[in-house]
Amino acid sequence: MSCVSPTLTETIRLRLAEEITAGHLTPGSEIDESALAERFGASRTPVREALRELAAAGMVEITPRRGVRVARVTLEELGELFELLAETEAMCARFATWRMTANERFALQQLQEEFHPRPEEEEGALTAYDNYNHRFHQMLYQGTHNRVLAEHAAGLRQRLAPYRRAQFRGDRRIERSYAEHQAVLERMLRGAGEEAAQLMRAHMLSASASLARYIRGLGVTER
Amino acid sequence: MSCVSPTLTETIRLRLAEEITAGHLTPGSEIDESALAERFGASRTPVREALRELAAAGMVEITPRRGVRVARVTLEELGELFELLAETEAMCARFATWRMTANERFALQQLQEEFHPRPEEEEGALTAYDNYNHRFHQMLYQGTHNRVLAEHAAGLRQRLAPYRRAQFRGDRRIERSYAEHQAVLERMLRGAGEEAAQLMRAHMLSASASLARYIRGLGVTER
DNA sequence: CTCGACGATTTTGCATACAAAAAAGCGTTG
DNA sequence: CAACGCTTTTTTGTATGCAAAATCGTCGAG
Repeated sequence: MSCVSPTLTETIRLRLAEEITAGHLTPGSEIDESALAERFGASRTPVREALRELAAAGMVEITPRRGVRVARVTLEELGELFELLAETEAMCARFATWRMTANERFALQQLQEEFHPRPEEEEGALTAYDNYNHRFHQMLYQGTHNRVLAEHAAGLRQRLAPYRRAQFRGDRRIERSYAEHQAVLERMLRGAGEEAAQLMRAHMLSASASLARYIRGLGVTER
Repeated sequence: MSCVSPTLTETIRLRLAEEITAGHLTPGSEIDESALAERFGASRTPVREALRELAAAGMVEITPRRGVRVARVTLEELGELFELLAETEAMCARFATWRMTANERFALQQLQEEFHPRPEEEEGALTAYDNYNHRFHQMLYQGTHNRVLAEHAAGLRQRLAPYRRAQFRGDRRIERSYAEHQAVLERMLRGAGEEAAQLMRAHMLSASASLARYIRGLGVTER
């Protein structure tokens, strides 16, 4: 992957993706090519190329001759995305149950056991959970031994990244989420793929519900 | 969608995508930016942007400083893609069973009844089937009433497009495929979503198997 | 004859330049 | 004061130019 010289386009793309997923560039905000170019000390050309790629991944929206903005998913889309992600993750859980090697199984179990969720009030608890959560799902993706699937799942997950911190606000979601992971993992270790899938779907949908509650609480309008 | 002036980048992207899916640009063949630019009477800039977008969609592969080539999926990837597509289509069938409107149901049924598969030896039989097949699946995608899912499914399907003609070679695959559609449709009309999904998965996997046989028959090497 | 080094050529990556379309002012008019 | 038309400014889309990297070809050594 990382050859000797990563191209400028590539670095810019990664940086932008990072800033979007981290929430530094908020959904809906407009992006000025020249401003970005200046910020990166580059010309508009690589910036434009990077933006095109991000657009194809659904992270930004380009309307011809009118500019680029960070993708803002409507509430409807958000629900659809979650539905698809839930099904996809369930699929991953099912395949992973059947196909993970002993090593992979062990590593996943270890990750789960070594992590201890802290109460959300605590400083950095959310970031720590975010980290663990990411690794948990990523290991599942790897465990499917289907790279195309793994990439797709990761892509979907990334698309929801700007909203994920909101998924763990209130409701003791962190602890609950961890417990749900535990439940999925148990089924997987037991070889119960269908059950694991079912639980994973429920896990994602409960995250979705939590996010929905949070958004409604903010009084966000439909568009 | 089609504003007054489609940008050059957009037109080039569409043309290239078409040529790739139609098989005019064969997988693995190298693409020369300047040559393309000349062919389209444009400069390299829009060509490059179009290629970046196609790369993000998985239709071409870009290796930095080494050029662009039409994506060639390895046998392994092909299998993985089919597996993912099979699961995704099954998902679509399940959702569509629950969510299609009466109109959508009717239209799908009509499409199925009006089409009559012709023996593959006949001139144009394959193209005709291709057409019908595309519409059948597309209507299913719409029937899920989940645009994100529909787009994803269509994207996956398109990625396999360069290989699809081979899926219907020999074995009376056209007739069998039609019959499999019939079986799926029956379950859907009966409201049996799970069964429909199961049959759809089987349908996709039998297409995959057929393609695999065809490829092995050609003696294609692993890479 | 094979292999490797070195220069010539091609091709990509990026910067700059220019043209056309939107957007923003701005004065005029109803 | 709102609305319209015109000009000015900004911003995007495309073309061109240049430099670095990669590829190709040639030649010489082993």
